[in-house]
Amino acid sequence: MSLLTELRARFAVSLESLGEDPKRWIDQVRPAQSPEYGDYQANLAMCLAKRFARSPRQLAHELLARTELGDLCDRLEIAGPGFINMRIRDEVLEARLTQSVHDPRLGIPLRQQTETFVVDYSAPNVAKPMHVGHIRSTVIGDAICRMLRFVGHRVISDNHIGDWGTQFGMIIYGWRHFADRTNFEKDPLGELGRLYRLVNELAEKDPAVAQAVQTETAKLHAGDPENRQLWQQFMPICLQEIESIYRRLGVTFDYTLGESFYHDRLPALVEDLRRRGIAQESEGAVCIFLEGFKAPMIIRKRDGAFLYATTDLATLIYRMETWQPDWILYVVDHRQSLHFQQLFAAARLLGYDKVKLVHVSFGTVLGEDGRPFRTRSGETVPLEALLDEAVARARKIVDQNDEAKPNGPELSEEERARIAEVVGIGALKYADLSQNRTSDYVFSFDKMLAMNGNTGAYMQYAYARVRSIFAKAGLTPEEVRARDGSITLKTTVERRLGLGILRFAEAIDLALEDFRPNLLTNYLFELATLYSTFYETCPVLQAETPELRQSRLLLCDLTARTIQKGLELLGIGVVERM
RNA sequence: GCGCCCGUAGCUCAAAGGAUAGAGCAUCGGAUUUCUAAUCCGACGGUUGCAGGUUCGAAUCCUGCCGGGCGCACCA
Repeated sequence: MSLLTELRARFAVSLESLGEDPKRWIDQVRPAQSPEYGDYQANLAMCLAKRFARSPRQLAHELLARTELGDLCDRLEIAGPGFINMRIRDEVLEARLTQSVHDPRLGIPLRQQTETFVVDYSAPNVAKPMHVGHIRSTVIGDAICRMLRFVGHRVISDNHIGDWGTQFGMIIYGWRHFADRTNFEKDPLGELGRLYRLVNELAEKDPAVAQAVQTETAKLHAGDPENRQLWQQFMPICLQEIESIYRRLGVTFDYTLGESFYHDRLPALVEDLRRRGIAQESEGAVCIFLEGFKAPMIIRKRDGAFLYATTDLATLIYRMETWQPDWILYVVDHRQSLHFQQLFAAARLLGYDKVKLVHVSFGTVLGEDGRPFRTRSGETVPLEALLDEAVARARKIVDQNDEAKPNGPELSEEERARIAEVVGIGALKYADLSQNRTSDYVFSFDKMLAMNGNTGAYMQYAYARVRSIFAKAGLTPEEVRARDGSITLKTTVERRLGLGILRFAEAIDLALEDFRPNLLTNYLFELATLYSTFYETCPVLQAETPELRQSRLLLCDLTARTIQKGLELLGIGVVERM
């Protein structure tokens, strides 16, 4: 149990004995606002004073008298209006840290109640190049899945790709009129991308082309053999493209059930909803009228075609029937919030009232000009090029750094390339994850790829420094862990680092509470900063005594493992040297 | 017109109704014979858009206003 959970459990007992519901108040026990107040604080007295007709300070005294804390804390103070400030005993910190040394989970408990989560993220439209706009959903969704799994939940990640839309009409039209077969033989993906961009541009200028594209799309949907055959031919190429990007990003999915997977189910779904009286015909379209919404949710157009909403409804039903999830998370752009409100309302109308449906929304990716990246202008930076640029910039820094080493360069070409890949991709992901997801994201190469400050590289560097100490000592972490010896928190700096390590669990809990990976990055940055300070002020290999040297080695090892695991939960790797 | 989101240091952003609103970048000053200087230490920088309200306590909740973004019947 984490320190915070433990403290809360203690206060919960006293709250209950006072006849209060602990659940309602217990989050008032929390980490201290500032180290000068102690390690943790309880703000309960101020909240409850009125209910007990006491002064907050008086109630704080009563709470303290009722709460068993002596074994955990050695300093308990009532401060200001009635804050209870708590300082954890050094022995407790030391014992827990020493215990974590041999725990692969670093003291992070598995959830007692595990639930099933379906997580819907990434969802690119295939057949057009992935661009920077796809990165947020992919990276945030992946991080959420990793965190949920780590604490023990059952997670089903499902990439609901757009593989049945107008973009195929464009490619089919392009194939018929402008295909370069020779180029297609050599570079199928490049040729399809070229056709997409070409037709997209033409369709914007020429309504006749736009109409023709619609016709091709409709033919595909209606089962036209030739268009179906082309679709069959193009799909593997499209999938290959997104696969290669996912591989590079280290992102995986349990399922990739795109729009085409649900296509056959849509007519029956609409009929069923009509029979049940959930959907009605209006102005030729089939609609679900939802209370509290001005516009209905249209599930079949006047011309008989189905829509995004129809597919999403079919998808939701399939997921409910197949996996019986407790949660479905949709990691999607905030611009679609109205759509999801309607979808969720419709789901409740269908009787799915227990499942928790959450639109994990995020801000738009903006260009330097403050305008959203366009998906149809053809002017956007392809994601692949973006990754290359990130890695190339990282490579420059790796080269620079290695060549400046006092005893000359240490890294081989292969190592440099591998480090640049991990650092470059990590920087890109970190820049995204470290922002509150609800904010708009102003994309900037310089900002994303900066290697200073609150960046992925800063944490990777802290990790590499730990590993360097071990390399210098000629020791593996396993050897150090296997030795006798425990962790002693001799100085304030060590104590802060130790406490920081033990707070990992809190950070994960917090990040999962509202599906906000940036709360985990905040924690990791703090931890890496604590380590840097430790690194400056506490000699490890030259420590005064062998016991202290061992203790500090263990502390270094725990820090490195915490950073490594934390970054891993964000989908970011580490390197031994950089 | 209606709805949702946002407005915090020069810039990019944090902050769980709690104490003196924090980081990074930038700027300025300092630290390297000692485990990686991709580092550390320090300084400067704020009427949290404005005005009310609720509360022991508001960047956070409520109301109004100002400014910005997004979305609102047959795109996804």
